[in-house]
Amino acid sequence: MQTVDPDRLATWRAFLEAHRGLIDRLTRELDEERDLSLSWYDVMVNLQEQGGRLRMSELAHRIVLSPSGLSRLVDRMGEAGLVVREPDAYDRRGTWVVLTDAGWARLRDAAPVHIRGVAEHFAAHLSEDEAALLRSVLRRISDGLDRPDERAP
Amino acid sequence: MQTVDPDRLATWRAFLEAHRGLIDRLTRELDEERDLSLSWYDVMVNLQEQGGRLRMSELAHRIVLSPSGLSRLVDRMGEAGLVVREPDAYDRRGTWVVLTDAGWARLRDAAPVHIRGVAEHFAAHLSEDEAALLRSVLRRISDGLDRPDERAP
DNA sequence: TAAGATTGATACATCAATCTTG
DNA sequence: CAAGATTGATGTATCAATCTTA
Repeated sequence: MQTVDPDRLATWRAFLEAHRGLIDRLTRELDEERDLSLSWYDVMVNLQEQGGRLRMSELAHRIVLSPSGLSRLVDRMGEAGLVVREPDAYDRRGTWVVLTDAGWARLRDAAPVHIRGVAEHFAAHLSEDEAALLRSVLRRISDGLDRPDERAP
Repeated sequence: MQTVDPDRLATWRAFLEAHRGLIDRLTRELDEERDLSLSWYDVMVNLQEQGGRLRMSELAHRIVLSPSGLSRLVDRMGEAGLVVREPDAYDRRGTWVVLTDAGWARLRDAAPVHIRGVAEHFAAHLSEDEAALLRSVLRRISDGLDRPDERAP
């Protein structure tokens, strides 16, 4: 049977703890200071990066959410006036999610809080070399998950 | 306004992506091979480490779950026969969660799958030096979240 | 038939309110 | 009153089934 040596197990636990702590903190700061959830913020950032519009399926892929999960998320954000749905004129199975003016405004308002949080709670603790190494290790891990010899689906 | 330099932002995104990928994979393998969720596994591991019993409040703290969330989780695991509640004889406000024989058996059955996953998808990608550095960086981040000068609650 | 999206049933999380005991 | 735990209302995720269009 496989094992994990104690140092690497401790590293795994430190990874989980840091992630949990960071997400909790960023979530709380954004909620308290801008009354916005990290999921909503994430949707808006992804839309913004594509000029303000994305297909449902593409957006779901980017934020790593199930199609049904996104459908409901877009419902809620739509009720709040931050996005609207638009049918695709060429492939009528498809639907676009479009950031409204209110959505753009809300994103501009919230971004400084989130960016400050990432700077303060994450980036500030990394030297340039450490950031580079961390990035390389993390990418190796992500790439490994996609490789078929690593017990793929 | 604060900013995050592009390299550190890329590191932050790599961190989120790796975490998401790892959790998804470990969750799926445990579910498919042993029909068990990571939360249930986590509860049982924590109980095991304390000899099979913990107070509700202490367990909630360890797995980082709200008291109400744990109460319901223990309900569901109780229905499945993996744990039972026991009143505390000395402080009658308190309740113990106790791993049943079936719970121990279920944990023994599932552990190899989880350990294999951590070894294969995480630990295998880290040299000893990288593990040490990663651990130190991650702890620095977690510790930072607790320091009062870092925008604490 | 498959792709894109939504809906129904269900699982699981939180906060606020509540109950019991210290 | 405070601490430990549970319950009620609600938010948000998933899978399976379904609907429309390609």
